[in-house]
Amino acid sequence: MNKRATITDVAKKAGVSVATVSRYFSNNGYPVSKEAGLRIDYAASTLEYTPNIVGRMLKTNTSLDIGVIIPTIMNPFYPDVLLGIEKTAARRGYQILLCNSLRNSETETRYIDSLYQKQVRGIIIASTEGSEDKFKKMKSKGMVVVNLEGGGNNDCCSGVEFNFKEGAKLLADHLKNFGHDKIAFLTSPFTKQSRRDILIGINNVYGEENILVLTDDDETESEGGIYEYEMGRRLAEKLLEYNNCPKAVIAVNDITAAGVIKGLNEAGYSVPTDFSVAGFDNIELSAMITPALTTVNQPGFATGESAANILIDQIENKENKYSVIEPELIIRASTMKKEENNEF
Amino acid sequence: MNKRATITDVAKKAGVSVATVSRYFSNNGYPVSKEAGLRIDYAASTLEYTPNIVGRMLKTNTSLDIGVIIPTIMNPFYPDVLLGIEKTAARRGYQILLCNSLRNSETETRYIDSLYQKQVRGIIIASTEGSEDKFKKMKSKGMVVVNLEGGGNNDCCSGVEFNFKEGAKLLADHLKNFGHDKIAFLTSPFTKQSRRDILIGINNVYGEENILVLTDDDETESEGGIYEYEMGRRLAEKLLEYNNCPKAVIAVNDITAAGVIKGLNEAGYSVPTDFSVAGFDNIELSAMITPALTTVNQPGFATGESAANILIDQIENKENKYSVIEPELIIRASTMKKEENNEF
DNA sequence: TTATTTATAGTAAACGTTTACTATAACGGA
DNA sequence: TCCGTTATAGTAAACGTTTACTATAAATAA
Repeated sequence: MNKRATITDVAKKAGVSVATVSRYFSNNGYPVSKEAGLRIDYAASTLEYTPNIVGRMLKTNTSLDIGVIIPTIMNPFYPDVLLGIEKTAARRGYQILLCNSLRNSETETRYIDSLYQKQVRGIIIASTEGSEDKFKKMKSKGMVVVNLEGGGNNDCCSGVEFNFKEGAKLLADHLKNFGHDKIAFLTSPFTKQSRRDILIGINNVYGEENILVLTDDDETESEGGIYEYEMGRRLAEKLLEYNNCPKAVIAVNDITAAGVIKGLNEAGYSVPTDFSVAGFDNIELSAMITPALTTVNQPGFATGESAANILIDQIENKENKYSVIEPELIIRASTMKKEENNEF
Repeated sequence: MNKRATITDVAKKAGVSVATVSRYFSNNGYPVSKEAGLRIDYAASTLEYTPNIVGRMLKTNTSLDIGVIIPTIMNPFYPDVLLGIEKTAARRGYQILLCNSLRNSETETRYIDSLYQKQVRGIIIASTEGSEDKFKKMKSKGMVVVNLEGGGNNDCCSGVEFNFKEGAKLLADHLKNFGHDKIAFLTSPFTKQSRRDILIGINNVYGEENILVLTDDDETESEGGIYEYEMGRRLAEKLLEYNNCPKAVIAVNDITAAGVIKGLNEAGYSVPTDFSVAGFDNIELSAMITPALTTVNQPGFATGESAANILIDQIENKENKYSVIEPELIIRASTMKKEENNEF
């Protein structure tokens, strides 16, 4: 393993100056003669030369990496987002540095600092709540930040936001049209705006008096995975403790909904015959369980694309933008018309 | 947003030389007096100085990034792996550049080249088959590569490999002990060593004459997600076309197994009463479907940890290693003793 | 014709670090 | 006492690029 060839080596071999070689490879419009180009090409390929991006970065004060900070890639919503980000980043010449904050504020800060030191120009972040100060600080240091969980309401950064209220409204309307006059909302605690928004959306259709809200007590909030599934089971048990409980339930997300169905089944009830249950997110799981889940599609890929485009636009010419992603109702098999004779 | 402070600014403000500041921040053992340290600290914090990693990289020819190339993060096995990699990378001071190759060889090559230009010292890769040449080339250029899909059998790189044969054997033994004397293996085409290994493992227990192997014709091989689920459904239909078909089935992975169960259900059969079906991987989904899947645990997180440690060890002192991850049988509800009276 | 632009190329100074040298003072051991 | 060590610090030359200048010839415009 011999040393890498540098621009100087190529210049020597091709019999031109380093400036010419540099111009040739960073095709920035400065003209290089056909003749010189050929010689450089030949020299470069025999030397296996390829530009050292670090040298370029130092000189030009640019970076082709963008940071992506998410709570955890285990949350099945994020792989989609990440793929969306990566696809558009790649198209525009960027690559992503992935950071899982695990919703731990210190970890998040450590990652932000590290990215800053690495001269990253922009970050896409799905942050813990109340990080506006951090965002402001980053901005004051010249970084551009795109907030994956909104940001339109504060002036600290651009963002892409999913319209949870409208999504919840779609679901609520659907259930109401099916004859369900009361509804239950089963959720983890209201520590995130998205959850509050879903409740608002349901409220808009049902009115507070017709909603039974059940939250999980377990304070160890853990994101994604089996935890939320178990929470769904627990919440289903809780629901059944109410006599004459609502026969329609909206769960805060698909995994929780899967748990709810499981809990209901275990208690001897069947979905959708006895209970209609709907989820939120439309992760792949939702089509794989029985019955397949009625849910709201939250398009992760599009979210990622949008975020990456906003970010890179700003890195490249400082135009600010904000985008909101609209929901779509996905009707599958877990919801059905309320039959009076199914009352128990 | 004013310009970032550099080491020179700090040196001036603290009244010391840049060398001293450099020594202070890259605590490499070179002594700096208490007195100077204090002055530097003060200067640095008022100037909000933080070392520019790019400058350091250029001078020291190091990188604190490692590349991770996987087929797609949508495959639910990889989030685990990624988290394992990231955790140990972070602990050892590294960060990861994520690349989804989508099992496209050109994309893969493009990513490798890009990482090389960014002076990344090592790559963890779950590659398309037959990339040994690529690996060798990378190695000859001084990169270290850890193959997530083995690599012990070829001399091109270190790797971490999952013991698929043993996993399949565990599953086969389990089913055999339950009285199933014939078995079906439902899989995507044998284009990956892991699939061939699973078959070998089953063979070791059942012998070829007692195995019915069904592969999917659909040539559009797509990884993870709903595709494999649908494949499972198709394969279940196919299985039912055989009269007196095996009542025990091993699917190539959990998602496929979920599809198989669905297909069987749709045809009016029940799992595990009529058919025992087992999966492979132990992704979270496997505990969330009904019946919960009997499967083989393939510990993604540990795989990631191991890969990252091997990689960084090699980056830092060139010691070569190879590690194999052992399977564990997870018995849940989708398999049961074969009851003769359940014959149909 | 002359003046102006365009195409092309080289020189050398950055960009923000690290580190090999060199230097000095203080200290400990003989 | 002298000498070898150790602690501490500064100077300046890299690391691999890009680019502002400067320069020249050729092409075009007037």
